Amino acid sequence: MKYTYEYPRPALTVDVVAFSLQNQNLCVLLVARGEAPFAGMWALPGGFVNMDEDLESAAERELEEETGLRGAYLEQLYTYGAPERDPRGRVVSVAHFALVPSNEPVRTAGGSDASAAQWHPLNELPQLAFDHQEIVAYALRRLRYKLEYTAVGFELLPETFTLTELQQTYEIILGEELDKRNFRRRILQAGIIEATQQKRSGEGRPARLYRYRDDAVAEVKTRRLFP
Amino acid sequence: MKYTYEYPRPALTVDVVAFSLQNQNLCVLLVARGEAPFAGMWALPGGFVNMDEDLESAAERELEEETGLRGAYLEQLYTYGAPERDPRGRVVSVAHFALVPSNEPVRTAGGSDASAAQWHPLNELPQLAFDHQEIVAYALRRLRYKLEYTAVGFELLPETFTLTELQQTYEIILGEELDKRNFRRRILQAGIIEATQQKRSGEGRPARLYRYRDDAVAEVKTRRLFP
DNA sequence: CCAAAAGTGTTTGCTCTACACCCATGG
DNA sequence: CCATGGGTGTAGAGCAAACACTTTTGG
Repeated sequence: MKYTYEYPRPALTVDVVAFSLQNQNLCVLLVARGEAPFAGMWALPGGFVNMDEDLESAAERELEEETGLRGAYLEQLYTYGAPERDPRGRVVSVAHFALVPSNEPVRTAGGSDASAAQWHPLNELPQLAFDHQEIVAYALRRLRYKLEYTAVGFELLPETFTLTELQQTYEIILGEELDKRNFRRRILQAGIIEATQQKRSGEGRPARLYRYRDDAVAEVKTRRLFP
Repeated sequence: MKYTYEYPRPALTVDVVAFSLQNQNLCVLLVARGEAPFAGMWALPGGFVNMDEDLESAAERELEEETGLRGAYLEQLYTYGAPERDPRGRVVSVAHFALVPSNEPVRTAGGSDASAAQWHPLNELPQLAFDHQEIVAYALRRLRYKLEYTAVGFELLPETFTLTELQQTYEIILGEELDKRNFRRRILQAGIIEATQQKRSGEGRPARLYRYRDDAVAEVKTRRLFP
């Protein structure tokens, strides 16, 4: 490894794929691009990494600057570095994915950096700038995958929730229906949520509210089937 | 997103955690550092990304330059970007992990870039430069994890191998013994290897040689247990 | 013929799945 | 009292785990 100064450097950015449930739809947060290239198209929130900040902090900061969101669940996804992915020159982007509770308010009037942020249902996404389509597709695969063996689904719900709401969350993301009794039995057996004393009244019988136990182990040990 | 030129840029490197089995030990390939910082310590092979090359190509190239290895299985792992991880300044590194068949010869007399490459058993690793200890630990977790639900283990063996060799590979990496009959039944049922007509003679009864079927689906669909 | 490693089935227990009815509340 | 969603148990099938002896070769 030689000294760093001798080499030209790619620009380094972070992008964030933020998921949330809005009106029973799985949505991604997009911002409208104000400038070329891809002016007027939608893109993932993101921007340059500062010299003194962590990658995850950069992703957090960009998400907040462009959408007002704070404290969302955030995780590094993959780093995209194809030489031609940005027409302005070499830009390498560390993509993250974020999960936002559905009751979280998003500032859809833009902040300093972008014109406007908006939730877009996954099944009617517009064309996206750069390679962002590919990044979203990968983030979705990872979300589905993660949902099957970790407790990450709770990050999309408010602090307390009913079992039916939780089941609907899983159903929407996985795109298939689940059996109510099996769902409840297994999620309770896993010991990652606990009942509160409260109930929520609506139409019909009131439902008990549950809360995520943050002392729970997030990774559910998956049975090995290969060998 | 503004124009790229306005911002100072971190340096961008790739590092490679290359695993191989050597004398029944799971090993990592390390190079001895010639210069400060961390002169004389061991480090992961790696180096700067060129402006016109893919991240994965950069990892491949660095691995070849420093060790002579070509065509190994290679996959992006995680991007490390803590501001203080390199004392020379801000360096962000895209870590990869690689799997090298045990019969592959490594040029342990150094090439252009590094002084010497050597396999080091995982259970007696020396102190490593930078945050490379952490990177190796994460790569190992990922390798074990991947082994349980994908066919990636074959990448550590020569083109043909016996079932006993394959089982030993799994046992070494997972760090536990497996039942011979169950192992064979399952790996054959999975349909990812096929018998050849050859046998290998040694002490005792000759063993049939198998080969990886590259038309096989690499991901074994894991049964969901959550929910 | 002996040592060394290869190869081969069955039984038992557990976990997943499918499935239908009663309960509590609000209007 | 009726409509609405909440909550609960069981039987059958399929999969995983445990386990010991026979076969083939080389010396």
